Amino acid sequence: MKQPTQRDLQAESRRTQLLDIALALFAERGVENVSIKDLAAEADIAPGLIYHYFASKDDLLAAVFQRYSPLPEFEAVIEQMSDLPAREGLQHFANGMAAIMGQKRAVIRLLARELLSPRASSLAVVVSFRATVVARLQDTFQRWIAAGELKPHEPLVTVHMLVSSLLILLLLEQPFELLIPQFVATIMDGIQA
Amino acid sequence: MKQPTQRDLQAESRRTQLLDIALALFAERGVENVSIKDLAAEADIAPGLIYHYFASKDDLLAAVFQRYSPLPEFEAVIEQMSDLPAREGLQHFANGMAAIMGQKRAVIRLLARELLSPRASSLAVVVSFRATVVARLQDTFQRWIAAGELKPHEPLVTVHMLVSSLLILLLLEQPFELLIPQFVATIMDGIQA
Amino acid sequence: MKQPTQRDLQAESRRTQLLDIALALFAERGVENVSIKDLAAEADIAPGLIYHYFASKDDLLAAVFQRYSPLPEFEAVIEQMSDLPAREGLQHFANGMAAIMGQKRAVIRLLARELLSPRASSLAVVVSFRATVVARLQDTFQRWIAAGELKPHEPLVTVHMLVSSLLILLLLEQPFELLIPQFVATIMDGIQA
Amino acid sequence: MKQPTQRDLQAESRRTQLLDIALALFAERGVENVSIKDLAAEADIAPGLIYHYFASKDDLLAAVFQRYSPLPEFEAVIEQMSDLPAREGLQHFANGMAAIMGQKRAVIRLLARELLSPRASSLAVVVSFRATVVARLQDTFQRWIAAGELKPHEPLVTVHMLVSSLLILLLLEQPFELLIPQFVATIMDGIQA
DNA sequence: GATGAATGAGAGTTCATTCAT
DNA sequence: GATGAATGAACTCTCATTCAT
Repeated sequence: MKQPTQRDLQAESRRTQLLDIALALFAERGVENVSIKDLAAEADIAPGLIYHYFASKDDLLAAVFQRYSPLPEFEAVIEQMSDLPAREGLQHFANGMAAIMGQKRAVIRLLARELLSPRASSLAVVVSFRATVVARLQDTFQRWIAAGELKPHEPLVTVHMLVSSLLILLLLEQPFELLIPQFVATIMDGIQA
Repeated sequence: MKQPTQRDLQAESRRTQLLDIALALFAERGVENVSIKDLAAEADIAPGLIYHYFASKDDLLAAVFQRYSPLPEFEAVIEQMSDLPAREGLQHFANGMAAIMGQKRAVIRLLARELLSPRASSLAVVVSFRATVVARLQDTFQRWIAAGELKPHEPLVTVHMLVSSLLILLLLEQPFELLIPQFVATIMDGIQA
Repeated sequence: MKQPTQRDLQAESRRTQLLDIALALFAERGVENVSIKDLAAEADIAPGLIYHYFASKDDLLAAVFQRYSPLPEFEAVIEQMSDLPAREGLQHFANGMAAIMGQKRAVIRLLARELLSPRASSLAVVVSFRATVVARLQDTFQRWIAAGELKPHEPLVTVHMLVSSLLILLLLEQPFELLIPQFVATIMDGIQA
Repeated sequence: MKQPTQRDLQAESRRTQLLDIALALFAERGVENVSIKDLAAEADIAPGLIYHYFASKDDLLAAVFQRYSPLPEFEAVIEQMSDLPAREGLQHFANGMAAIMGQKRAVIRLLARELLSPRASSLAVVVSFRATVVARLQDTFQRWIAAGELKPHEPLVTVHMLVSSLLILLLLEQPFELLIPQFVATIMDGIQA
């Protein structure tokens, strides 16, 4: 186990810089509208150097996802919500989502765009992300149903509604903070008079 | 007022053929992953001919939307739902959506993808589509609320939840028929025990 | 020798229309910036019809030159000038040029442009035009020199200076009427104090 | 202040090579008859590489003008002529022109062709070139007139005659050395007996 | 005489990627 | 680690020309 040399440190910082830039540009303009040259120009390096750090553009994208994945945050929120009563838990979840989306707007937009793009499944990271989040949420709902706090129902439905609603707002670049409590209220109580 | 000649018919059928092919390929692979040459090859014609019928690739895309727009169907469904009581109306709407999405899966996917893409608003058709549908739905909800059938609430919330949920399912190429009644039930009654 | 039928007349008028349009557009934008489609659109006919009247775009250009050639006018002016004393003759020539250039601005610009273009000699009309004009002018000058009205000199020099000056003005779309007397005065008297 | 490396030298030489080839082909065949592929083939490189050195074909053309501009030579000649008496000055100018045109035949043809083309003023270099030369020459003539060496007259006339005559000869690919003294003699003394 | 659908080569340009230096 | 010269295929789009109708 050797010490990181000066070079290692520089390399690491360059890698990070590239990931940052890639995240920003990809999210803003869409992956296919950002060329390797654009990235290099933004980083003030030669285009070729990018291939020293990443095997390909796709690989760079995957690395962006890996590095900035909002998964840990999501998992934390889900963890916390599962100890609360249903309504509060749901509220907590929605608030947590809002907070995460606020901080990690760029990756999430990127992730969502990739998730919906036709070539989707090519990126393993993207796919596994979705699977993980959905699974964890379903668990929690199941527990609430078992505890009699919620009607017996397919939790996938609720989860899907909530997440879809937020996702679309995010993609359309519209503010979601204000709507979140209303989403939660609707899901809990319905709209029937 | 002259009869369409043989030539006119042939031209019309070629135009239609191109629109069909464009719709199919664009929806399947995404607009930017389909080249003019791909389209020409699929239609078994010379690439240049496409420009005889359409001024540009964007123009072709716009023509696809215009020809296959699901807007009339959506408007019809919304029209019908507004005469029903809330729950049935919502059910009708959801079923109508399911039916339309079943028949017009390809355009809708295409439309949705364009709607969410970073260059979005470049295509007027796409933008006006969203605006129209949302406006019509809001009207109907307002009426239900005024009639005391629904709680006073912001109908945009409900509309957004419902439409987003269906849209995401469509984009992920997942079956939505089964989930629709559950979406409706949740929205009407909530999930609280 | 048969009478021209209705059809012959129509054909002739169409041919003339096409030549007119070609002249106007070619002169204004340059031959290579005018497509067959542009011409057809301007004439309100189908592109293919042009090939019924002319074998190719080059052939059309040649026909334009033939039909609108300013050669007869130039020859007339040269004819007239040769009967006058030198100074008056030159003045007459210059004025004649000005007049012709005023009326036939478009063909002359076109002719000049072709004359100077790299593919020049491909068009026989263009080349023979220049040769003819120069030959006729030289003759006249020779006569004046022989008559002792002008110094012995190479008339090609004077002719070239005069014609080049006018030509360049024409090509640069600048007014030449005002300068013509000064060209003549300079050529006759020089500028030495 | 660093040394040019091997790579820098190679790049510079490639740039030069491309400019040379562009100059030669453009002058010979005309800009619009030379494709990027032609240039690449002549240089024995991939077409894309040209865009590594120049942003566009127009940019390449502009760079050709900048690199090979005969403006410094013209300015030098004009500078020198302005210190001489009129006749000698004019002679010097004409000889200088002949010399420059001999050495820089290709650029000048190119420049002249662009100057006369319908799209002309698109290239700033071209326009400013003409303006500069004309202005400098007018100055000099004004001084000669003021000094009583030349008749009072509009120097633009003389300048235009002289330059047009040479330009047309150049464009027609005809030898001009022999005619130059005669141009000068005519302009100074006229041709009247 | 007239149409316009169809061709197919070729235009300028972009871009992910490689590799000698 | 870093450079940027070099590649070559692919892109959208234009155009003179042909020919069945």
